[in-house]
Amino acid sequence: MNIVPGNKIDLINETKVHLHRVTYYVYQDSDGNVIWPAINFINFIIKEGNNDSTIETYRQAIRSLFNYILDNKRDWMDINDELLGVYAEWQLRQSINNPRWRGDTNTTKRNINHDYLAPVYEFYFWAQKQGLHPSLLGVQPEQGDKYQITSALPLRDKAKSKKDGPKKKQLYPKSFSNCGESSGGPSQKAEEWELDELNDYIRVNYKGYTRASLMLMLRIVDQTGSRPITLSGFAKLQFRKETVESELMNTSDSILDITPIIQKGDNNMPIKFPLTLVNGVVSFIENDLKEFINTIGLNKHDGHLFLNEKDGKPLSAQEITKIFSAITKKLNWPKGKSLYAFRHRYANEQMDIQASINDELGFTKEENAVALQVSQNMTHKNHKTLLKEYLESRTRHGFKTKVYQQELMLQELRAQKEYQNLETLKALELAEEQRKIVNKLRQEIERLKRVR
DNA sequence: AGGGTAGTAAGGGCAACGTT
DNA sequence: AACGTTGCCCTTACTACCCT
Repeated sequence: MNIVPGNKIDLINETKVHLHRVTYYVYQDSDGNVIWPAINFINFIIKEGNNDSTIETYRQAIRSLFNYILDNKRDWMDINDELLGVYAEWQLRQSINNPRWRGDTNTTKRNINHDYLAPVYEFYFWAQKQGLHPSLLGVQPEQGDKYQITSALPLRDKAKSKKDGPKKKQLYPKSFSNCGESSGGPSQKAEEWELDELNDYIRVNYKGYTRASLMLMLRIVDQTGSRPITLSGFAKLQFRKETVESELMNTSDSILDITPIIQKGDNNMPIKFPLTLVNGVVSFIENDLKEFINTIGLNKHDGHLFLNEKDGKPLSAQEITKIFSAITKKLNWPKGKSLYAFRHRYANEQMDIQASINDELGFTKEENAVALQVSQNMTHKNHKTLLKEYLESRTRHGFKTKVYQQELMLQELRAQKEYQNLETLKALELAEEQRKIVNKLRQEIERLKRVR
């Protein structure tokens, strides 16, 4: 078998078919023979109501497995413990030969465990349950027929509780082991000057609604630590003047809780908006968004805050990250450093601020305690309700501290700076347009003079 | 040619599970 | 109880391919 580096083995065809409003994936070999087990298994995974991402992972694994099987001129029922090990090594070579491979074999091994081997075990377990083969997968018996693939998967379903069930190593014995520690490494964090650089770029290169929305998105991420998916979930109604005012009257602090329509996973936690930022959003809605909706037509607007500049449809999380990735690429920022870097920046800043607040109030400065408080602001899930209540009351005290007030003032100053810059540029652009018109008129007058 | 979309590998977060 | 591992999901960066 020869694998040319960078060349993908493509012996299996996957076709997406829509039938009676249901999506099926049809698998065929290069001669056009239909591979029914693959089709039925993926169909089963879809019907189980798995997440789209999970379905994608399983499809990837099935394509890989049958590519291996067809490449070695085997039948799918041939696979046993030994061949499964060979397959794992084969997939490792495939991944390493891929031009996009980043050079970390241990990481690749872990990913193969997660994204290929586990789904393949599940595939053979499913085949066993379907009765496609009598002794395909199971725990090896003391006597009698041996199973081809050793796995405790059949015991998993029988176990009364997950605790009584088989251990992971018994479920997927052929997984790579000793893959090393997960590659920690500090995450990419943006600095203050990088925030300025990005803002400047947007200010100069974009106009109108797009410019205003991009700058607001950046400001929201920087000041609330929102994820892109959170940005895509903000709606105009959440920032209605009356709602904002009554909310602020009731709570008497300078923070407004906004719960986006969409969040990561089944999160249902509010984002904490500082008052200055809320004002920014309200003015964005009243000036830029209103104007933009007028140009695209009100009937097309479904209430979202951030819209596609072309068709007025709500921006998805992926579109948002794509827009910012394109900009940071032009600014020559390193790989992996884009909009998300401002979420990391927020996390780091909050840790410092919270630690100072705790210090001033005489609370513990221990990293764990501070991290817990911050994780609340970052909408990380956390089931320790008692602790949560306790922390919230502490955070309320925190609003009165010097450090917190200073931070608020800083935010306001930053916001004012942004606003001034934008106004200046708008005035310059207007002047430039006026100058062009005057020039044109002057030329026209000259022309008329010559004609006479 | 360039914009849009789907696919792919890497990598990070969360929560449950496991081990010490 | 503290720390390590695993499964699932999500994000990022890139490629391939389609359409216009």
